[in-house]
Amino acid sequence: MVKNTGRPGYLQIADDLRAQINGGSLAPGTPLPSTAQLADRYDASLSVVKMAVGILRNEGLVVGQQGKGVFVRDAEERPAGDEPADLIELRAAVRDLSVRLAKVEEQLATSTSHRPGRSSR
Amino acid sequence: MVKNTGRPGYLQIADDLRAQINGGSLAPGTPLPSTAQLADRYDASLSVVKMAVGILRNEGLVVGQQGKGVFVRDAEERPAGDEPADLIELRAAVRDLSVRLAKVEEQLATSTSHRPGRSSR
DNA sequence: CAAGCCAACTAGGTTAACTATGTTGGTGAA
DNA sequence: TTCACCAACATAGTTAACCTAGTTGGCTTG
Repeated sequence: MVKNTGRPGYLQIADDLRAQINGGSLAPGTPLPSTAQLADRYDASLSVVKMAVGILRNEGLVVGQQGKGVFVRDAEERPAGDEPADLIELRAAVRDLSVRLAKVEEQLATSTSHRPGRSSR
Repeated sequence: MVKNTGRPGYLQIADDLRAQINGGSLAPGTPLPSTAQLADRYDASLSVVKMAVGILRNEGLVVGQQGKGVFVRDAEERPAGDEPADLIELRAAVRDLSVRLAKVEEQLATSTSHRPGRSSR
């Protein structure tokens, strides 16, 4: 894979994954193959795969969940195609901060009355 | 630079540069400081600076010319353009969230010095 | 003087290694 | 059975090191 057409590998991989998502080959809610699997499939290093996934993440097409995987977002909740990248970034930041804040707040709330950590398995 | 607010450094740098561009501090046609200079200014590695510039390049705010530099594009020829009131609101929200999160995180760090679970790492 | 070379810059791409952190499943002890 | 621990795997971020390739300016040489 990653033909030698001048177009950098991380863009080729991002293009391919984007096409699979838009083409329905990778349905919303399903996880992408892991970084290592993608690196193996495209015969690329982990770094370029991470860069490719980072692009899709930046575009809002996928969301990464640490420890679990990278999941394709529903078409409705992902940003419109012509939306400024600015907005995408900001929305991502808000989403990220909200999630983290909720986590920390919950931890704070439970740690005062209960034992923290490992709440759900 | 690159405060420890949880937001990754390459996004902080990208945010800062984007603000400078949108704020007119970096006028269209003018080159950004070189990668090395930015790395020095933000006290970050070359890699994170390259990632930050890569984001702006991806957004179309700047264009890189190999061997010369990275130049701010004219406002007309770059995507997006007019900022809806949405954007201002989002920016304020992000700032607010960042401050609140930093506070809570600090409180967590200082109040739980003996947190049980995962002791050995 | 002019041509060519070369050193010193620049952006860009790639790789490997390390750290941090979250998730999951298995194992073994109480 | 239930709980604590742990190993394996996941994303995410960062750093350092190489390599390619374009640009520029100075210096040497014809």
